[in-house]
Parts: sequence; structure tokens; C-alpha cells
Amino acid sequence: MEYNFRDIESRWQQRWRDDKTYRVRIDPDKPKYYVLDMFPYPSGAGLHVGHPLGYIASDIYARYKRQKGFNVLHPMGYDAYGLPAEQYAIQTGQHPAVTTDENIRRYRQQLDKIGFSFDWDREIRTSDADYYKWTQWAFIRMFDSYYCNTTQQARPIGELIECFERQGNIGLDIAHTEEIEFDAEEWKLWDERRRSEVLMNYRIAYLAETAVNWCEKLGTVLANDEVQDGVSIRGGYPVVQKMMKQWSLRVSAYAQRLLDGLDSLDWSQSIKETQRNWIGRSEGAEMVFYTEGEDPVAINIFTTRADTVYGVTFMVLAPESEYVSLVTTADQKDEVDKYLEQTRKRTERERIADRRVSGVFSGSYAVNPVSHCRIPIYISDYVLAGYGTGAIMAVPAHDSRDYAFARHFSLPIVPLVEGADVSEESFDAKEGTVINSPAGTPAEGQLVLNGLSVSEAIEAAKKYIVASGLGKVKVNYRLRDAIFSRQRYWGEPFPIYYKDGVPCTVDEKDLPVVLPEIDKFLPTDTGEPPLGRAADWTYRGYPLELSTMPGFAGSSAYYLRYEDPQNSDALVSTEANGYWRNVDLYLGGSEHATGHLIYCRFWTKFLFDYGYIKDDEPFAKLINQGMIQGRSNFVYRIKNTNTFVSYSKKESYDTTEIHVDVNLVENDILDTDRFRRWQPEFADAEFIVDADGKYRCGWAVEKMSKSMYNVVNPDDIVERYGADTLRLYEMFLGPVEQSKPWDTKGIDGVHRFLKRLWALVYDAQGNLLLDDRQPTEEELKTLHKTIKKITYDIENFSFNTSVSAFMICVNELSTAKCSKKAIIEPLAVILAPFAPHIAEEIYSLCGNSTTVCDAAFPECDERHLVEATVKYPVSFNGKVRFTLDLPADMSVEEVEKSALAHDETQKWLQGKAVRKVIVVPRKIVNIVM
RNA sequence: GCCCGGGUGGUGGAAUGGUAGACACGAAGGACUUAAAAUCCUUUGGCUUCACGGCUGUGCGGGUUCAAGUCCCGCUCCGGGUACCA
Repeated sequence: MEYNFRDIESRWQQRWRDDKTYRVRIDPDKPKYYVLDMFPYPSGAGLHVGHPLGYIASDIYARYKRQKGFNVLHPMGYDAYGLPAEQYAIQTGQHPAVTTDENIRRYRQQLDKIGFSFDWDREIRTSDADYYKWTQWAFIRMFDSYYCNTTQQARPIGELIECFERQGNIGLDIAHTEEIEFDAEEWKLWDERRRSEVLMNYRIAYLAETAVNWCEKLGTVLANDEVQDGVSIRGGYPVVQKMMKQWSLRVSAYAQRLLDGLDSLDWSQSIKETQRNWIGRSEGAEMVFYTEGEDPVAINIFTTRADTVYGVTFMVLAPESEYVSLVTTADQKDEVDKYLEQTRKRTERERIADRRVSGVFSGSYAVNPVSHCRIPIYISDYVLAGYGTGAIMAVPAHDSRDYAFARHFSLPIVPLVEGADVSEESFDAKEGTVINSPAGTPAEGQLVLNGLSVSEAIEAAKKYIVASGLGKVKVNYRLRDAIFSRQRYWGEPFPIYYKDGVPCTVDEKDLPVVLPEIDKFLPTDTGEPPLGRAADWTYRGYPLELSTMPGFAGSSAYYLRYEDPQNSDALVSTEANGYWRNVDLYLGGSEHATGHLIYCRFWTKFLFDYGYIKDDEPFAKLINQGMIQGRSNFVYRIKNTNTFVSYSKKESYDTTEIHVDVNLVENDILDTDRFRRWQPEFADAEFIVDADGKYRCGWAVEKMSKSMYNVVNPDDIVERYGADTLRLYEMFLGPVEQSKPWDTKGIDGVHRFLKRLWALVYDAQGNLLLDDRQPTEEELKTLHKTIKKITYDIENFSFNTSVSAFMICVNELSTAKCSKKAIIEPLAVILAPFAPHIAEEIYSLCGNSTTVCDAAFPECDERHLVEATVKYPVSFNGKVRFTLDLPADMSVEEVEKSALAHDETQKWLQGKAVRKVIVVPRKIVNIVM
């Protein structure tokens, strides 16, 4: 009987739905296991064949764990808020909720066809009010918190207020935005507005002035990639760098914990490294330089190279630095203003793209506090306001950026490392022996560094700076606070209202603050965000916040909500979280390394600090599935004609390479009739073909995208080959973590495998072949070596090699014509995670009435794998010359004796003496001559 | 620039330091068939030989080892991430 995958798959999918096979409940008698996929943003294009790759891998693991006796939580949902639906709404007036709903329906249809073991009763959508209520709730908790650096945790803001009433902020070590100092008396004198402002300096969710790309004409903030050459890409309106009040999350407070936490995570080395770089911890010193003159300005700088203080030949301030106005002299003011105006117009992106040296002299000089040299102060945009103190001491000999600047402005360059040649470029490496620090003795209070290694010198210099009161040792992080406001409609509203301009939180009992309906999805005429159009956007008579939250808001705690999705009293109950805990296995793309995966860890640590959840890391193990690339096909049109020449002959003509839809091509051979029908311009195309009459296309691996005509849709594959074939083939392509091109042509191999398996169950006439006969030792060996391999492979996420192992197994059973239930049934059980439909069918044909999902995954019985003999390769000086069958339990000495006694040995020795014989038991013999 | 990955047949890819190319695709030849599809069998890294066989071969150059695709050093090319972070 033919392998009718359509019938088998639709029948079992129905059965799973009817029986709620994939529903999970808390079961204290079973160990839990939580497998999660990064939930998708439901785009209008639907799923292409690359999307399910990770879902299939995680599904295999989830099903395997279930068969191993775990209670497996394996949910799915949608990251439903997002820009594309809103852009579409602006263009068409179609409400984003409608678009999103449609897209979700399509996603679900596509997912359902692939046979995943998701518990859909737990589905969540970030745009559901029942869900985003808890996003808003978390925001309120963050607003009501500060971060205590001493205990390294979030604490209620109320404690801080009490503290301020007692002692002000003196002596407190709290994460903050600005350095300010006040005592209890001052605090008590301030009015509510001022106190609110001061508290904002400490809240974990806070409102602050932040630099953004502002487009006046469009009335909105733009992302860096929406701006080019100082104008908006859409419309070409001018964009300026502007300080704007934005909500932010104090992620930076958690920098050290986010860094330390990485050590305990089973994530790939590369993604941990990316996060470490992103967090960017650097240890250095902050030091004060004073300007010359009667009223000296104290300029605080940050450096990781305190050892180079004798090589400082100038200073540089960021254009946005508050020191700028303090040090600019009257005669330089015009120059400086011109420069500031120039840089203000440039976006950060442009500053990065355009590395031309630019800058301006402030007119002032400072004094190096260690060497007491007089050095000029410049202003340049190569120094960033947002990092360190926004001011640097420049050491051109040992910093390439300072070097370029010094060269441009002809400033002196003083090398401090022995042998460093700085005539062409700076010597940035932290190695070598220090020279050129002045003579003197430490006893005279002099910093002496000569003769030390650079790393010793850094330590010595830091010690000196602290001891002599010139500055302090400081750790800086590159990680910045996350800007949390968007002037957009399709996102979570903030649970914030403004009472006489003072931001206050909505009462928790009044959550959720539901996204209001508006007439147009555009900013208001007065330039306010779209929510400004809502009819009654107030709370207790006060105006509500008009921004909405960004994309990462809804994805930062979603994994917790799956544990208890219907709970209306809490994000997740203590009971549910106590059982399900954090995610054991998380699958998703590595592109989220510095976004979602940082924010989610931050959010988790925050909730953990308050004891809402039991783990301070969200994802214990992370696997990044590779990207599935497209494999594009090309045809070659002879220029100025409508004649196309086959790939092999294209060199003889002057041709243009044109993308052709891969669905018109099979094994690189073009279906010329369908090609003519594909687009009107090709209707009368002529072809110069190969000798066999076929038109062969060229090909290339590119990103899978519509414009390259290389998108392959999973529905089409399922329709043609079935879901089990799709699942197996996606795994068979290669290692999950690796990126690889999709080429449908290889799919026949795995489809044939399933047909061969099916042929063991039914013969061509439709007779059931399964029987109850005793299996032979050979058959048992085939089965058990497969069990062993599959178990090992699943646990190591090596699914491509599992598929090969299944093929080998079925090939062997086919040769043996084995249709014995004693073999086929356990084979169906271990195949179930990969190809659940056919596995269910075969398992049921073996006489079972329960689902194969609950069939225990069989253990390998090593007794069946014992070999009586071993085929020893015998090599001479490492080159294998012949093989020798010997008893497996033969001693090393006897193996050696047998090898030396063999006829062939004499031939290969060619009269040379045997110097040594290496015998690796059960592996190899190597004779050294 | 820096940080990660990675270079193995025509293609996707296998290989705890122990017979490189498993398993597939494709290709070539054959069987079955009126024919096609489907299925099955054989061959398939390169060079060489009538053949047995031999030589060579995992990006390049060195090294360690009885033995290297695998470990070490230096280079090179490709892919990804990140970037005036002082």
C-alpha cells in the first residue's frame, strides 16, 4: 500500500486535537522540563521554510523528554505588537489589530500542518489586554523601585524616601543618572515636583532627557536607520539630534549581575561573548584635571590607561559635554559654536560612518595633575558624551583615535613604551616596558613607572591616583539604559498619568490601561504621538502618557506567563512558577543576542529581586538555530534580446543575469513553458539549451526573500511530501546551529526513507506485514545500535546525524525483510519525536490504542551490540595496508603477534626492522619501521 | 579595526587523535515497463593501471605524535556580530 501521508497526517492531527494530547498540567509526581521557542512576530508574509527549523528541533527535544518521563511544558504564542502592522495601518487605515489577527490565523494554520506538540491552551499574545496588564504591572514595580549597589538588588522606592528624610542621599550607594548631593534638610524643603524630579534620578523605570533623532516635520523620533545625511529617508525632512524626555529602564544598574550571570549559563560561547562585549565592563580610573586660570574648572576624565598619564598632550571633550560652555574662551566662541552646530546636525550613525577627524580648540588649557604640564583642551565628536565622563585625557602615542587627532592638529606625540615606533601609527597594545616617566623617587611623592610592564604600570598609576587624592578607581560599563518610549500607536500604553505635570502610576487595581481607539494612526497636528488623538485619554481627570512601550517590553517576561496564562491575580502564581521554574531549553536566532536576551535577563533579575519568581536567569540553556538561506536560480538573457542561454554556454555571449522563481526550476533545470507564462515580458522567450535539450540555470546562495524569488513555503512542501518529510528534511540539512541554504532537491532522499519504512509495514498490495516472530540477533543489533545513536544525538542536538541513523536502520531492516513488531514498534517509538504522524500510525498498527507520545523511549541493551570479532586496520608508519579480523577479547600481545605473523606484513616491511608496534585494543594496529 | 564561527567530492554534510568522505542529493550505467512514473541494482574524490594495485588528497605553510580533517604556531579566504566605549 502506498504511503498516504495526507491521510495519516490529517487523521492524527485531528486525533491530537480531540484528545488534547499536548495539554500539560502541573504534576508534582513528575519532573518538569520547559522547552521554549522564541515566539514569532506574525508578519504578513507568513512562514517560510526557514522559520520552522528551530520549532522542529525544539519539538523533537520536547517529545523526547516527554517519552523519557518528564512533564514537558512546550507553549507557543505571538509577539503581536510591532511596526509593520502599524505602517500598514497608516497606509490603508486598516486597524493593526485586524491585520495582526489575520496574520496570526495564517501562522497558526501553517504551524498546525507541521505537527508540533504545542499546548495551545497556553497561547499568549502580547497585544492582549490580559497579557499586557502584566507588562504594565512590571513597569509600575520598576517605577516604584531603586537599585541598591551595596546589596546589588532592586528595593522599594519608599525605603529610599525614608532615607532621604533622615539623611538625604549622602553616603548612599545607589544606581543613578546624575551625580547630585543633598541632605535631609534640603529634601524636606523641596516641593512635590522637585522631589519627583530627584526620585527620577534613582527609579529603575524613569523619565529623563535623552538624545534622540527628532524630525520636526514628521513629528516623531526616528531610529538611526531611518535617517540619512541629516534628513529623514521618508520625505527627506531635516532631522536633528535633540534632547527629549523619554522613559528609560535602568538596565545599566544590573550590568555586573548580567555579566556574572553568564558564567552559569549553558549558552554558546559566541553569544556569551557578544553579551560581554555589549555590557563592556572596563576598569579604570577617574581623574580630575583643572583648567588654568583664576577660576579653574574641574574636568573629570575616565581612562583605562592610567599608566599613560605622562603621555597626555591634550584633552578632548564631547560636543555635548557640559564642560564645553565652561572652558570655551570668548575669542574661540564663534569657532566652537560653529562646530557644535555642525555636529548637532549629524546623527550618531553619520558620526560613525564618517571618520574624518574634526574638532575645535576651546581656547583653554588644563594642567596635568601628575606631570603638571600645560595641555590644550579641544572639542571633538570622536569623544562620546554617553560614555565615561564625556571627557578624555588624550595619549596619542598609545591610542589610535588620539593619534589621528594629534596628527591632524599637529599636537605632540610622546611614546611611553620601550621600542614603540609611533612615527606612522600609535602603539595601542597593553604590552612592553614603560619609559619616559620622569626621574624622581616614590619617596618624593613622584609616580615612577619606568621599567615596569604596562599592566604593572596601570596598577601602580591607579594606586598613586587614589593615594594622592587625584581621582578614584572606577568601573565603567558600555551597557546603556534602555529607552522605553515610542511615539507609536501599536504598543503597550504606559500606566502613567501626569498630575500637574508630575508623573504618577495608575493604581494596580485599575490595570490594564487599555489601548484606546483612534481615528488615524498618525501624530496629532500639534506633533504629539498618535495616542493624543484618543477621545478621553485620561485617568482620574489627569492626562495619560502618550507614548507606548517598545517591542521588547512584551517579550521580556512572556516565558513566565506561559506557566500560568489565565491567572488574573498575578503574572504567575508562586505555585506555577515553583513548579515550572525557568526555561530549560530556549531556541531562537542569535540576532537577539544584545536585545531581547539582555532585556529578558534584566526583567527576570528584577522580578527575582522581589521574590516574585524563583530563578534569576530566564534561560538555562540556549541554542541558536542557524539561518536558512535561499538558493536562488538565474537565467542568462543575451543583452538586447529575449533569448536566454543555458548556464554552460553563457560565457560565449554578453548576458544579463536574471533571478528566476525557484519554483519554476527543478534540479537547476528550468521549466521553460512555465517560465514563459511567469511574466509577460518572457512570453516569447527563446532558449539556447544544452545538448540534452535542457535549459540549466545558474545558482547562488542568498538571503531568502521575495525579491530574489527564492522563497520556499512550508505549506507547499507539506502538500507535496507531508509534514514528517518536511520535519526530517529540515533536520537532515545539517547541524541546527549552522546556517545553510535550502535546496528542495535533496528532499526526495528523506521522503524515500519514509516510503521504505512504510514498505516494512504494508506490501504493495496493501497487506499488513507486521508479525510477532522473534527477531534475529542481527535485527536486534540494528535496532539497539540505532536506539543508542538516536539517544546520544538527541541529547547532543545532532539531529542531522539521527536522520542518517534512521536511514541506515531502515536500509538494514529492508535488506533483512524484517517486519517484526518486536523491532518495528520500538523503532516507531524512537522515530516519534522526529516524524510523529507516521510513528503514531505504525505504533497503532502494532496494536496500541494510546498515543506514541507517552510510549517510554526505549533503552539501548548493550548485550546486543557485543561483537565477537574486530576488524583491525593494520597500518605501517600510519598508512593502513590491510585489515585483520581478530577476536574482540584478544589481548594486546596476541593482537601484535597475529599482525606480525600475517603474510602481508612481510610484504610491507620490505625487509626493514620493526621498531615498535602500537596496538589500540579494538581500534587499530600501527607497525613502526 | 576588534570579537566569534567556518573552509572536507559536482551539492548538503559524516568522522571520542586511530581505515577521511557515513547518510543523502545529483550524475552515469543497468533491471522492470509498450512507455512514463514509481521501485530496485551497480559505479561515483583526483591521478594512474588492461587488471591486482599504487600514488595523492580535508584552504596554505610549519610543528607535536607511532598516528592529525581533528591538537599547537603562523598565514589566507569566506560568513556573522560589533564598532570612535578612552
